[in-house]
Amino acid sequence: MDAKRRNSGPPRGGASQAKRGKTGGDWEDSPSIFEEELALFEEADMEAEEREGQAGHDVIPVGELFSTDLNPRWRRPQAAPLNPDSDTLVFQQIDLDYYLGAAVAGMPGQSQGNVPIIRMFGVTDSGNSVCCHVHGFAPYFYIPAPNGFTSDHLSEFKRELNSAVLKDMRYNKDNMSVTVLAVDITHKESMYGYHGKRIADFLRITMAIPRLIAPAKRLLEQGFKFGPFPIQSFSSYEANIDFEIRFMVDSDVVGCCWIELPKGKYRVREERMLGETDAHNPGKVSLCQYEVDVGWTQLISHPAEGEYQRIAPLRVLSFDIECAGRKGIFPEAEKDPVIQIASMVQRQGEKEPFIRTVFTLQSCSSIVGSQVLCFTKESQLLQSWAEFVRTVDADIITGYNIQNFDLPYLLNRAATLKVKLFPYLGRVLGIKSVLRDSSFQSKQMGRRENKILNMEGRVQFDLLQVLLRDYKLRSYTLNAVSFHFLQEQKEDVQHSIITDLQNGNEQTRRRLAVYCLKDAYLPLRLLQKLMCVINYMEMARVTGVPLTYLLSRGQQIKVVSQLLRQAMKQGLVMPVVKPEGGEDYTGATVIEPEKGYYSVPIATLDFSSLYPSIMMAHNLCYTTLLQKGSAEKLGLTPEDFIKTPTGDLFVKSSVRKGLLPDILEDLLSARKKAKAELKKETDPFKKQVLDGRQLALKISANSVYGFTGAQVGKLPCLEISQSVTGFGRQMIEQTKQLVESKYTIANGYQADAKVIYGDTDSVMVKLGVDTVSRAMEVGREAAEWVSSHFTPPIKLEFEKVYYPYLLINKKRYAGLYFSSSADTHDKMDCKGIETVRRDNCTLVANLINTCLQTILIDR
DNA sequence: CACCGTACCTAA
DNA sequence: TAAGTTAGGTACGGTG
Ligand SMILES: Nc1ccn([C@H]2C[C@H](O)[C@@H](COP(=O)(O)OP(=O)(O)OP(=O)(O)O)O2)c(=O)n1
Repeated sequence: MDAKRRNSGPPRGGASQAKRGKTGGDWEDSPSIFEEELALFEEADMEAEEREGQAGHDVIPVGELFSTDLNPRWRRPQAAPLNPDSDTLVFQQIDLDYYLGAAVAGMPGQSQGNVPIIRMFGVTDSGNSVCCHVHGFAPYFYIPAPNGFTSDHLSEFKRELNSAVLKDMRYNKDNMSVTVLAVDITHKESMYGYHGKRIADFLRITMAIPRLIAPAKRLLEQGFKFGPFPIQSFSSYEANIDFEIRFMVDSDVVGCCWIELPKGKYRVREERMLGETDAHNPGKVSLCQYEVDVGWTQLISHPAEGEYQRIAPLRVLSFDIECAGRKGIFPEAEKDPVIQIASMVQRQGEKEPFIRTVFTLQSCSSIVGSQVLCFTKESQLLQSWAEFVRTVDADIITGYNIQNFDLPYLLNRAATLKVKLFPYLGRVLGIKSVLRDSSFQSKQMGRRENKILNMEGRVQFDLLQVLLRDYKLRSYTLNAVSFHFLQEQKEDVQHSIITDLQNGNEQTRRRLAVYCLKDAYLPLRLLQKLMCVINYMEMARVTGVPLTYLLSRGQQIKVVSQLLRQAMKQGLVMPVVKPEGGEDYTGATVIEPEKGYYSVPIATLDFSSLYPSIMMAHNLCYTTLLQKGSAEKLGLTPEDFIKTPTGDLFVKSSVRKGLLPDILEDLLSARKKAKAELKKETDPFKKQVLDGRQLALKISANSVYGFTGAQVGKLPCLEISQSVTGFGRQMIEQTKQLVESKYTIANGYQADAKVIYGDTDSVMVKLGVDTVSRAMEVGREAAEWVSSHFTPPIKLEFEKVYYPYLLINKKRYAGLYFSSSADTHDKMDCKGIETVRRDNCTLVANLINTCLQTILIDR
């Protein structure tokens, strides 16, 4: 199944080809290493079998007789009876969405018409699946109350707005009569700008459904008249927040956190027969083992600390399909059959998959360590696999390029063959999985087109998407990636012979099945090795967004989620601003390099987390910004605020502490923890992964700064971003001066120190010392001394010594990197040079690399 | 040949 | 909230 790889490839510029095995001709079956590995699973299974039932390592000619009981391991563990009066239900939530439905009797909120209901999916400690309907939470937004507005005006305002919204609806297909549920007077303050903590009246407008927020906002903006007030235009606040995020912020739920439903506070849904249904007293609508209803204020969300950092035994399903394409033509779902689907299921945290199975079209010889299910009709294969997915009830679905190839292919193929029961892959009964196109564009990641397939309650965790987001690689083929991370290759089968193998005999199809199994196994291995689930969950918890957002959205949503949480604590609300482009602002300084080859140690000093620490040290935030004239108006004395290098004014933390500094503290402390773990870790590969986690948290912290400078973003504030870079420019210049003025012959040092290069937050200093260890000593001392000139938490750190050092140009240099020891270099560090760029062929990279080695190591 | 604008990718 | 930021190198094509 090479089809998908060709489809995906690197976004552009991928130079090297994936390595193919030697020859593709030998169809002889000498057992591969992977087969032996599979066989080992079989042995390990023997013991488990008494507990979990037969693993079922056999060939079953299924024919017409498919049943989800074919393998007792498929089902989740039996769920203990749940008594809501005496049992507390605790689960880890992994996905969250909302739907419109009839209110459930006894639950809070509107009872008439369709109401929004939040749906949380999760897993308990014992591995049972949960679907939790959360009731009574309605969407809302704010506007500033007009002058002279009192509670006497509320009902009139509400009535007028309601009728305006109704009139605005082109077709009111739900026949709604109440669109505005409530209007309340609240005491809030805009987070944009400091205005002397003047709490003002804001109207909180609660709408019946999320979709109505946008029209209500628009109508109020366009000019709205009610009661005795003149027609006026209202600016709105928090009217552009995803409903899921709104709920999570208000109920203090973060992504992947543990949820507790106290006894007596929730209801359990039972299976209902069709016809027994009662709209206000519904039965189960999901495949989850526990399905419950709860009021939104009743659920307890546990912060991810201590025991609540754990991860539930999630079921991770990895799969891969093979299709019989025609020679040289990319498989088309309308024409080319699906001939095999391999699936592996593993519990998060365990080392091996406990389900290993392959569905084949036509007979297939047995494979030790896995179950082979043979079908004679393709439509049956497809339908059975869908049933398999529903039975296994996976929480996380992975594979390689499943999002843009396997899943769409299966869905289209099933549609072609009219397999009616196939496209129900989610956890909610009766919701059909359909394909959608979407495109995602950002400067960070370029333009990315994707297909989207809805699967309520299951998280699609396509490993290719993860790698594209998190790793810059030369090639993203599964083979290249496996080799890179696992030093392992795919089973050697050329895609051109797949059809021939299928048309051969049960031995050749067996060979194909082994290949297919491996392609399902590799993503699972990679997921584990790269600790994707752990890292993504941590990110979801730290930034507060659902797991799925991390693969489908950008950095902004993370900042918004954190901003709203901090703002809510202080009674601040976030304005809606219309995006408008403008001039770019000035960024960082790159010190003009003194190009050349240095055969003396060069010390590198580097501000740690420069921009975040600037924002913390100077209390830069939306809430501390003094807009033009504010300082005078509020009667602030010069001691109350600072003037940044760009001339912008911000109040000091003694007047009010900003939200952004608080957010940054959280992010940096998470990063610090990750760095501490990194330090403790000895396994080099795990070190790399932890470094990746640490880096992701760094980018999240830097994105807080980036967010304020995002002019097409949701709350740009160039005063903040340009002040940050302004401080940065000042600091690198000052650092250079300080170092060069102190370390001089006149001051008793061996030589005059010279800053030969520096970029944004670092200076490379030629100290005039001969040894690495001496450079480290002086470097450390200099860093400490320079730090004392700045406000904490700003800190200059001694980071490394380069010896020797080759400085080619701005942003292009190489050197031997000394940090952990003065005697041996840790690595050869190359920045910006062809060796690290992916728009060169490997020959160039290798050539330059050899040159650099000759120069720097062999001298 | 100088100069400018664009594509691509990287450093920070 | 569709989409973090700017600086800057190299290659290359077009223009005058
Ligand atoms: N993706 C990035 C990387 C950096 N920067 C900005 C903000 C950083 O504070 C500054 C310096 O970048 P570094 O790569 O040196 O990283 P930090 O200083 O943030 O972290 P550390 O040096 O502790 O690793 O550049 C940024 O805006 N976005």
